[in-house]
Amino acid sequence: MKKPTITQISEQIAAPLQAIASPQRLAILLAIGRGEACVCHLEAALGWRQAYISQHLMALRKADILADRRQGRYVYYRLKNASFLDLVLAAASLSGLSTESVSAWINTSTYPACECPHCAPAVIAVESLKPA
Amino acid sequence: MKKPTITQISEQIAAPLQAIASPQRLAILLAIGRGEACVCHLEAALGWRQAYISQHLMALRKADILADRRQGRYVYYRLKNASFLDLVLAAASLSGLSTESVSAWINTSTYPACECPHCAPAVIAVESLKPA
DNA sequence: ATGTTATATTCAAGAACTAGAATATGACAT
DNA sequence: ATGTCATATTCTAGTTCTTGAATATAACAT
Repeated sequence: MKKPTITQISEQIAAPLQAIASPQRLAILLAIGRGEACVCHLEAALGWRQAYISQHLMALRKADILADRRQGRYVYYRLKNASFLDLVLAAASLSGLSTESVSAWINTSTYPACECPHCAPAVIAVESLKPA
Repeated sequence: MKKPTITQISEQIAAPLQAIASPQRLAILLAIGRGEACVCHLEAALGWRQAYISQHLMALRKADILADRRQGRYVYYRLKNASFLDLVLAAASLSGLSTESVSAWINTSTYPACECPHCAPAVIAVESLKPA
């Protein structure tokens, strides 16, 4: 392939950065973390309206940063490439934030740790163990 | 200090990313690289007008990404923190670019390798060695 | 089929960003 | 002091981004 121009190079680098460089979408990436999250989890975690979250998820999907997986009524989002989270952490460090203060907000679980009634299988399981 | 909210965290992470996430400013960062560059060097390297470059430099300075040093009429810009370049390289890799294709555009010299007559001390020195 | 829940899309007003033009400043030479 | 060169700042029209509101779709239960 031909050697790309600096314009082509910088436009290509800018594409994912522009998708990520918004407080809202960074918060979403952190809330998804290295696991998965449904929209209702993000609603609970971030306190925003569903439509608003959906719009930002769409932007991240278009930028090829998120992948989605439908399971029944729920759609689970995850990072297509875990390195995106490393990029966020590097940016955090460059903006003077300690790793701990950021890590505290990263969803690390493989399965959704969602407060909403349908996304918390663990909680439901415990509930269902109660004597009738 | 108190544990910051996810909103505070993500706003702080977004600040440098927003400054970087523009093709123009990425091109400038690559053209500065790990060395220094005067505005006239950037004019030559990027082929843009001076005022336009200056505006983007101002944005990068406000975001605390660039430092400037005046020497005579010239102002030399450099990255305040070399890790910003690593961040750019990480983003490049995530956008599917090979390290080489990006590295080809990075100015690595410690001193400006500027095509314009005043910023090329090496070239001037050789010229001045010519017999009169 | 109808209703309900989870999520997606469209629309529009306002805010913010872009990029060109004109002008200003700062340093040096005469 | 004047001129010139390097760089910075201001202004502005055009464009893009944001975000709330309304509406649409998809899956499941009845």
